Amino acid sequence: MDIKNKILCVAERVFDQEGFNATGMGRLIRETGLSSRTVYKHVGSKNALMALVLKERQQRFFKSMDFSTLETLFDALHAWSAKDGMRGCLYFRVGAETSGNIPEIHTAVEAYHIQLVKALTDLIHREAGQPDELMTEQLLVLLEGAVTASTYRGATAIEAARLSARRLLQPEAEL
Amino acid sequence: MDIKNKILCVAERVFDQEGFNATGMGRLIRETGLSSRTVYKHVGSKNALMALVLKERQQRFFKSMDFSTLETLFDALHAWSAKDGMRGCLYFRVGAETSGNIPEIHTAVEAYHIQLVKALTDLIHREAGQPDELMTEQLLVLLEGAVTASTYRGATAIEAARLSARRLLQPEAEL
DNA sequence: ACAGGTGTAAAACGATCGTTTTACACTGCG
DNA sequence: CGCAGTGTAAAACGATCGTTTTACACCTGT
Repeated sequence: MDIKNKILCVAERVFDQEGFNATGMGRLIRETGLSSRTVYKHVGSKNALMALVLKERQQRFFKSMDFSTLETLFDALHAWSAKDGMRGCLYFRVGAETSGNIPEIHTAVEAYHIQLVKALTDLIHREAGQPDELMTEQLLVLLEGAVTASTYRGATAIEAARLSARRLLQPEAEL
Repeated sequence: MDIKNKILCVAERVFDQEGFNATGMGRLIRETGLSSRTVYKHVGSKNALMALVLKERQQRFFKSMDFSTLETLFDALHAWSAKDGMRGCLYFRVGAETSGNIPEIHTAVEAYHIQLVKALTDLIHREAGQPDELMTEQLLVLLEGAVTASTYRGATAIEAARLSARRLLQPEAEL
């Protein structure tokens, strides 16, 4: 079980840093220090490995994010980005690189999106006192924007998103 | 000159639909109907072709976007997304796929970002009556978020971003 | 008519891809 | 002891990658 985890760990790091298609299995084999035979015995194939990485990361991500309130959410996002580096959403990236052609990967990306939308829906429900689809969508846009923009604007983008998100909960002042 | 444009046109479409690394030169050669020799004579190399696509697209993008006001901007973004399809920002994607390792591509991505930030800075200056870095950053986040989120939420994400952007210009109502 | 440029068709280049195979060593368990 | 399982090391698989080359056909202008 430790071997599989080592493969997943190295693969996630290299996939994230270099891109999925740009990363050959040879690189992962070299960097894990394992033989190709062992790697393939444990993860099956590159596509399966990619899907495994996405699934494992999803669990870790949602364990790390604190969806209690808007503030805790942006705190957690800030911390995650600082530790993980800011290279944009891995799920969007793998989706773009594979364009939905690999079923196991497409499924993993979809699962992540579903859980994300659900977490935000619940958060908004809690903070606004009632469900609000528009507000949820706006928060989703702010999160995706913060993650994407932070790749070239830095953590500033996350704080800008946080400020915008605060406004979401304030009632509209009509003229 | 027409040949080069045909190559650029096909390349942009396939790169966008399938991803950069997932697209081989063979596919582009087949789909342009040209010989490999002609293709390489006109564009030099795959990396050079990618950079050319990005540069040409940048001109077309900023010609198509109307940065006059927030509303015209989101109208234009909506129209662009409807016509082009919603697969996320090509500049972010190429940056992630190449991780900044190819100078000509990294330069093209940077140039796009610079022009984008400048356009938004000017727009905010105009609409708010004075420069506002925070507001610019917030609008940038909304745009990036709209483009990214629309890949799996559809045009709804763009309209949600539009509504958030409107609020940016409204003065804060303090308690 | 001939030279130069521009195109095609197709083979070939070495490199690298994902994956499988062969051969061998070590371990723990019956 | 012996056998099954799990690991390494390294070669080999066919496919495909980006790119170059060879050979040939077609214009165009002096």
